[in-house]
Amino acid sequence: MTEIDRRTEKLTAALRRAGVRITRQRAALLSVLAEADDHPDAVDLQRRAEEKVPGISLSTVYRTLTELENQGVILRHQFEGASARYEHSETQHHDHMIDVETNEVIEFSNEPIERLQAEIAEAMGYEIVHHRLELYVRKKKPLA
Amino acid sequence: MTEIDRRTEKLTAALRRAGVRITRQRAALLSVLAEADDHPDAVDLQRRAEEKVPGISLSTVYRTLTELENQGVILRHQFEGASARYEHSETQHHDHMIDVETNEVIEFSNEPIERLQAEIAEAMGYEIVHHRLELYVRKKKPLA
DNA sequence: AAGCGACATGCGAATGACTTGCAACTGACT
DNA sequence: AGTCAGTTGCAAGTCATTCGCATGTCGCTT
Repeated sequence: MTEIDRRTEKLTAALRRAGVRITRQRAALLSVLAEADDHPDAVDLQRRAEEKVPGISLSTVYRTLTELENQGVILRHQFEGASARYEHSETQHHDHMIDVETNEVIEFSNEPIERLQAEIAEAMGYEIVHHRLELYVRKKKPLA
Repeated sequence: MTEIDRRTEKLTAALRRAGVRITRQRAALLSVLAEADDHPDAVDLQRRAEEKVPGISLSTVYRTLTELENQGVILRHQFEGASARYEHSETQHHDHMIDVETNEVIEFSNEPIERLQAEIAEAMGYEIVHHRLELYVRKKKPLA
């Protein structure tokens, strides 16, 4: 509970920093984002926000998400063949595994891979701005 | 030259295998794909194909690309904030670095990373269907 | 507490990248 | 050469997301 409040605070602060007003609809969206521990898309977020406060348009959801992303407090992921999904950036950096059968998103992180990526870029005279590593997977059938 | 012809053959064979006809427009598109050593998008491909044979619609380009992708002879990449780009799958498996300033695509491959990915999936009870690793990079400024 | 100006909202229209319906063609097998 | 299912181009349709604009409202001022 208090953890979620803290996240909501952080998101709110980010919007204030961006110099925008905290309206009824934005407040609702922020708390929805703070509570989410999955990877909802814009429509999911709208639906959840409307449960708190009726009347939030998709336009507003998108506009606010864009602002939050610019402020770096949420992350937007564009997985294959699906609309963008969002998550607050409170978590540590991680990559994603997507179960191609259920669409479930599983997070993971691996330090050696991160290091190798940096080395590869470095060796070619580049620095990484950001990267994207997605494993599209399927649950292994248990051996009969 | 002969290398490109061989690739064209392979693409043509894939279409035949799919049970479709090799029309004038498809033949043009196939040779364009075989020649390309970059990562053109659908519009680039249409433009290049029209230089060989006038009159190829974008619909046909898309339809044929879809078929080729289904047959596994070309790869489709959806990089951030851009339309899909294609390449023939004659090359060895590789991942991509995208220069965020020039949009240039640089290929690379790294065996240790591949191995680590497989291990991660394995450890969580999954098998990888396919994966995507993209490094969005910027050229390092030479030290003054 | 009413006034105000700037920023926000919601709606519908616009966008961009594809995809699809359909009537007019055309490969390729007979 | 004949046939006809597979193709093509064009226009219209999708889908996710963005934008224009008239109306609404936040939050500071008097």
